[in-house]
Amino acid sequence: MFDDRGARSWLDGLNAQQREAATHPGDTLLILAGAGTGKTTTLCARVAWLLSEGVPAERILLLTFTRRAAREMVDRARSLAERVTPDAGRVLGGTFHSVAHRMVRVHASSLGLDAGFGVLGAGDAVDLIDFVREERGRAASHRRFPRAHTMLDIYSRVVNSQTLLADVLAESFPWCAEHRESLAEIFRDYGLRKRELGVLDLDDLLLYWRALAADERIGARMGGSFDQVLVDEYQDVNGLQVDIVRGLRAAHPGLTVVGDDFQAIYGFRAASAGHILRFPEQFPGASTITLECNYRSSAPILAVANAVAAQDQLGFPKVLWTQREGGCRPELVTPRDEAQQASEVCDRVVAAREEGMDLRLQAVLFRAGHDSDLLELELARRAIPFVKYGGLRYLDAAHVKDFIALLRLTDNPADEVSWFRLLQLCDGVGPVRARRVIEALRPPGGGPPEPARWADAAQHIPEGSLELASGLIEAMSAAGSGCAQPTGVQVERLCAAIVPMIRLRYPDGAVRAGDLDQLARSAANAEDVRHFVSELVLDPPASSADFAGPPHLDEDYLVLSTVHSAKGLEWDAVHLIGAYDGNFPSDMNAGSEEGIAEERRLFYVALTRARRRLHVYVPARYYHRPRGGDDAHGYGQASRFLTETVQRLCDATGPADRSWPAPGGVREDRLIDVSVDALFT
DNA sequence: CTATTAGATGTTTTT
DNA sequence: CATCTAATAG
Repeated sequence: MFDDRGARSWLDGLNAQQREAATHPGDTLLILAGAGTGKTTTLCARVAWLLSEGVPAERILLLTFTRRAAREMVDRARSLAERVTPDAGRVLGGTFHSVAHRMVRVHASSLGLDAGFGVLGAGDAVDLIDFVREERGRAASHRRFPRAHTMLDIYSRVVNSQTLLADVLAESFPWCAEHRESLAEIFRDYGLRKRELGVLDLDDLLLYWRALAADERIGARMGGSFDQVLVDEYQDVNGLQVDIVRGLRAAHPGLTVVGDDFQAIYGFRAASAGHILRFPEQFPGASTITLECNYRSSAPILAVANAVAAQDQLGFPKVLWTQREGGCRPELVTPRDEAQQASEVCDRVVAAREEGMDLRLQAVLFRAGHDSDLLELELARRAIPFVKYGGLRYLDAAHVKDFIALLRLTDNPADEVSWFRLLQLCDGVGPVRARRVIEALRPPGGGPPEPARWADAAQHIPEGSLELASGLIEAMSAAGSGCAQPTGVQVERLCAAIVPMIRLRYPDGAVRAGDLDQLARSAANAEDVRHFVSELVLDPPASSADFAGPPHLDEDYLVLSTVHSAKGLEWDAVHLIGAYDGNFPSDMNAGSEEGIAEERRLFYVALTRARRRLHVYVPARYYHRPRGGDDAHGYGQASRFLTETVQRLCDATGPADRSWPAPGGVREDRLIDVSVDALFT
């Protein structure tokens, strides 16, 4: 069928272990792949091998956990597989959530769902749950009542871990335990509301897919439609996802999972490394292959990573090694405070670039999104371009939510939550008037709002904003079901209708309007409006830069990222900032042994992203309120993961003692008064 | 009723 | 910084 050269070329460059894993003939395979050991390469090679063994492309399913990983893996697998078969594009793959979406759509009727159910993104779910709470009356708004975001976190935790609310509260949210009753009611209402609206949230997607997989008839058929299922990042699956995999494989062999228990960092989403550790028991007959040869990092960097990993006794024993010689030892920098930390990072980044290391080959990593606040200011000041991942999420921006509310309404006019949000865009309309309008939109006997009644309802809208509001409704009705226009045109029209309101509402309205234009343009090849929203929610742009137009996409930029978002990626130089105890490990997780262990794994993930240079920063003094007027600060201890053993493997750099300190590097605790007001009395 | 302001407050990580 | 509250002005 193919000549021998082409046929096995995907095995080129694999080492013995990788090759064994790629071509393992057994049905059930666990590949334990340490950081940087060529995990993705191996998995892709296995796909190619399976195809060459005659498995049809459309009978292979690739599952991952994050979008970034999914994209990379599916792309690589397909391009590699193209050497084997022209059908490679038919290999099915994506995140658990996106595949769940497809599966649930196919079987919607068996689940009592409308085939065109909508999908609620994280932000939408927060809005809905908040809406439900408001509806229950403000009585629940005692002080200390959890915020909408927190409520959703709790809910999600309950669903994903399949644990009783009371236990989840006691274990993970003790400060909310007193509100168990109210929360339970709100959560029940929330579920009811979702049914009424015909929407599923992200957790539901998994829940429904699991139900399908567990069903005797449907599950068997679904499992039977795949000869091979491959799961990446298996250390990050939770109980629901394990159930799905088991359901799919109940009657059909053909399962490969890849992962590294040392890199399990999604405990907060009810994931547990226990699943990968117990894989051999759960799937009897499974073979295990371990990859330990690291191709990414220099030996001194690996030594530090191994030393951190050795602090944890649990897990599969694994020590990374490399054949590469030389390389510099990691650097441990102890700046005076966070301001100096920022300038130290900039200094090193710039110096490395002058030595020829592009900015894109360097990254700054941190525990939490706001850890980079000061650094971002400093980078901007020095005109060093950067892109931040894991920071502000696109779908959280108010104007994007507004637009999505409009899109949802064109598809489903009964969606009260969207009405509520959209109406308040009008000048002079707050929560009260918005509710009145919604009531006026209902048919006499009660029921969901109907846009056809707008003429009546409009009297509740103040004169000044009536015109724009009516334009919006018009555009909405025109685009509604049965509209012959292509989706792209519909969405652009809706966008044009909402843009003037956005401009009026927000001080930086022009920027936001531009944002929406970009967004609307990306609807050009969407199937329909509903589809467009679902896709957007399941696969939103990672950073606003993805949309803000690639003005600097070709240019060189530094990457700023949370450690979570950095998983699976690598850079020549890595700067890990804020490595002081309380921040990393985070105080919030420092309470339990397992919490600390997870933070340690996260720390390990951060270290193992580096190829050639690794810099770890421990500011001696940090401010509790980064920009607060007060001087609340603490004196930081180095992260407990930087044990003496670890520190001995690093080169230490104290606070720089330059004759000319960096601008802003010197800061007194009091402000020097330069006011001239006294002159004008 | 809504808009505006001032002041307090917030426990991270992602699909 | 962003979001929420309370108090006040329009």
